[in-house]
Amino acid sequence: MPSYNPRLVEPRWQRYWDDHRTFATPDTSDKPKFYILDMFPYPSGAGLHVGHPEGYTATDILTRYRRAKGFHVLHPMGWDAFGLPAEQYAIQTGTHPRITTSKNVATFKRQIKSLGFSYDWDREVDTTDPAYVKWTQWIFLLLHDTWYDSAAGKGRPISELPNPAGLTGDALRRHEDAHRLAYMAHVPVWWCPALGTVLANEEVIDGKSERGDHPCERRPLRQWMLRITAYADRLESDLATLDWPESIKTMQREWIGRSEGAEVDFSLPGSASTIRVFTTRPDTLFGATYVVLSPEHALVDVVASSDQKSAVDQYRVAASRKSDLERTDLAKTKSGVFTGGYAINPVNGEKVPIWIADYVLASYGTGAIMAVPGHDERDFAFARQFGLPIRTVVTPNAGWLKKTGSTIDNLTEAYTDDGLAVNSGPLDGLDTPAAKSKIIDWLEERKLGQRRVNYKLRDWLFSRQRYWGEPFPILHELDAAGQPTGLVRRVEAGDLPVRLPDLEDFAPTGDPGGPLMKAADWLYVTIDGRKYRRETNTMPQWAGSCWYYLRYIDPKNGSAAIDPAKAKYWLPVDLYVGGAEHAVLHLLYSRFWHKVLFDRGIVPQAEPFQRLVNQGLILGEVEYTGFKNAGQWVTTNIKGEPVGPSDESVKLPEEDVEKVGDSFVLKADPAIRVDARAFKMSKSRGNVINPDDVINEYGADSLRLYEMFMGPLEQVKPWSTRGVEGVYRFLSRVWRAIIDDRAEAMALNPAVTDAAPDAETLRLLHQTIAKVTDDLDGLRFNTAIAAMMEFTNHLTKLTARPRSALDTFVLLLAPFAPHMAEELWAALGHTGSLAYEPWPQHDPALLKADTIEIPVQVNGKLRSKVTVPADCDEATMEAAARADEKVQANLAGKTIRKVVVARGRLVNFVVG
RNA sequence: GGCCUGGUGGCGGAAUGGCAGACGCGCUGGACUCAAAAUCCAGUGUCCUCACGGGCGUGUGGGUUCGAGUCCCACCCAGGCCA
Repeated sequence: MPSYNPRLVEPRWQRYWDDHRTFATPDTSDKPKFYILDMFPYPSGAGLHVGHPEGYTATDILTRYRRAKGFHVLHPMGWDAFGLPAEQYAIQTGTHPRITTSKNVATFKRQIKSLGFSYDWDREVDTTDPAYVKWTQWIFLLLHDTWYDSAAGKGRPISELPNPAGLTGDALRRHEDAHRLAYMAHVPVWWCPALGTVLANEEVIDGKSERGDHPCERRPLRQWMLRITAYADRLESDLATLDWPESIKTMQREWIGRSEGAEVDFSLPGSASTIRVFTTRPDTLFGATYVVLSPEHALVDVVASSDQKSAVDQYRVAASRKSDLERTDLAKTKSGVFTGGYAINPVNGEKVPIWIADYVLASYGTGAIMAVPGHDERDFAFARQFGLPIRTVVTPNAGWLKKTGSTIDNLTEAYTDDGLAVNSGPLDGLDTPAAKSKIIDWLEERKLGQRRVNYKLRDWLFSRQRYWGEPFPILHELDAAGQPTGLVRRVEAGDLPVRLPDLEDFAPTGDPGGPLMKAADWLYVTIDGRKYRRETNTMPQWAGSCWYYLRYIDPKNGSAAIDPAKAKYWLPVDLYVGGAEHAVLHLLYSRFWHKVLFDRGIVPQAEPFQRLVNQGLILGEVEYTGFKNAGQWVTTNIKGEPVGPSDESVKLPEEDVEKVGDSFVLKADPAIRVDARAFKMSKSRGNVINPDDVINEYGADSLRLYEMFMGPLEQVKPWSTRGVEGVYRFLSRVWRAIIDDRAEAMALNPAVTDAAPDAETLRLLHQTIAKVTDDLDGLRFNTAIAAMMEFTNHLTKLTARPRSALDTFVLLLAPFAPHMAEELWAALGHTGSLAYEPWPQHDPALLKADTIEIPVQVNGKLRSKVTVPADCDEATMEAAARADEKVQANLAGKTIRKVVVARGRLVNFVVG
């Protein structure tokens, strides 16, 4: 075989690895374990995207590297195969989602295999496989069987739930149901008529569905909820133990939204009820000039006076139509209505008006706030708009007063920073933390309030009204009339999985029960003479992905989700690589389930993913765009937007533009500035790169190498087909350095010799080993590849290429370009795969050169370079520098004030 | 508005506070070829200079330091997240 031909080499080795089960991972080993996990893909109909192989290549390289370093590595792959697109396709075509899904999985698997990743395919999981669904349902039942013991700070079996009132029968069952981590609730949720389903808050953006962009509305419906809020504090505090990017930790912290403050009770004159508010600034209580209830607050009807009733009711209807985002968006003007009622401020007995306003959300805190317009921006805006009093109770600093043109008695905007308390009775003169602490103690003594930690995190809306998801293993009890009693029965573990019924018609019913309502034969069950109706909601796509990393450890276990002994051996995941788009939801949900499993003794540690790395997005090729109006070119501004009207955008070939200053212009008319940028790949833009095409043309090794060479893994970077050609040329050079590309049959290049390498080659080889090893440990794939390129450039210059150096080099290259490496390894006379050959080690003694060239500066400017022995002392370096002609010329006639010598690095003369 | 990332040649990017631009792409010139492709060799930040050499250069403006792409302060721009 003469020249480099990946189309021959790659399938051959892929077959070899399959046939020899090279990457099968036994359950145990004497070696230290290492678990490297990819975020498994949703197998869409569009097939693999070049973004997928980015993370997958990085983890494959590390997997192969760790194996060579003597680790027992778990590296599996699977399919997150439930989800809306397959179901939408079913609605349109009648093709069962199972068929669509298995077809898509087959495509994804073929594509992933064609990249030569060293997954243990015996451990493949598919979230839609009944054998997997069984255990997803089992975990749901475990959540359902768990209550959170706040005192102990952990989840416990429902059988251990205290029953102080001695409840029995249905009353006890209702008591238990109210405490389970999985519970039902009537909650206002996003209902999307077009999709026929309820969506989670995070799946709705600006009132439209994230998938499909359909308008959504708020509706109260019965839903399954998961009590993730019980774990809020642990989900937050355990972040500190994780080796994750700070930015991701920050996002999770913000999502959890922990805030410390106090609950304070405002009494209602002439009523036994009190309004409980949550505030993070109890120190400003003396500045509370009104109280605001969310429109949904239960006490609105109690406090509203008869003459305000109709205005209040009207306002409530209007607010119910708005999303939380619309309600709280700062850019808009505030709205609200006076209820006619008053409340008593507990610290000073003052009577303050009660308003309702939609900027207060029922779901946050207590659904009621005390308004301190002097020190809260939203309250300030509201007070200004409705002419409510503004009182200063925290002294702003002088700088702020000057900047805003305020005085202490007349604020022009809210002062939200800390400061000394004023107009606050006993708090006067205290700084903010001290004032907070003192007033909370005061409130607690009088039972008017208490310290309270509040979270922004809400319980997790866990049900969907769709077909293609896991059925809930839950039966609703029916009474004699066939009506639900509100009590449920759990499907016995032995009867799992509850399988999806086969449906002909997948169309949404518009009924909040979902499409499963149509499965008449499936719907009703009779047990012990009692009739039940199955739960017709299904679980969201997150369910299967919450625990897949556990199933890989024990994928075939028919009697447990995971064998605890195996969990103990493999957990936690040592490295988890995936896109930052899962920074919050998937990772938070997964951590939550894991903690419940931990509390219930299923897994041995509290956190699943020890180290997390996010790969950056790959954008399309850079595009140059010019704009025309009525046939005439229009220039763009610095942001790349056309200045003035334009009716046409024109995609320009690269050769028509050039760079002038900071921007690109038309070569033909440099006065016309054009837009130059790379866009996110999308079907509509037509800039999607298909990995199959790249593999066909350049081979999988080139695709792998290019994606790693583009730049740092975490960074966003634009695709460049020319860049792929570049790494393909590099691989071809490696090939020709070792293989005789003119021979008819496979033969080594005549330059390959059994002689020992010369000193320089040996030094470069060991430098390369050291650099590649260090870069792999630091996930710096791009610079590791650059180092191998440098070594190759040296190799090709040699007329005698020592076989021993080639052997070592091929092992270094193997994790990156495994197919070529195997082929070269065989050509160099080895038998079998190199997958488990030990990783090369560098000899530090060989790294050093005899002499080094060091820069000589005068006043910090480079003036010359001198060559000195590598290990010489400072005095020798200085002497060598002084002896240099150019240095002497630069020093002539000047006084040397100081000489800085950094040993082995540089000499700097400071002259005056 | 807040937080996080980033800003270095024509492009992707490299640089423990110590020779800015490794490596790759592109481009220019040369070799090979009837020719082209492929390949190989040389050059390639910018300005001044025939040259030797020198000036200027890491988004902007300050600062620390013998020395700053790197550290500190302020600002501008882009992307992401939150509001």
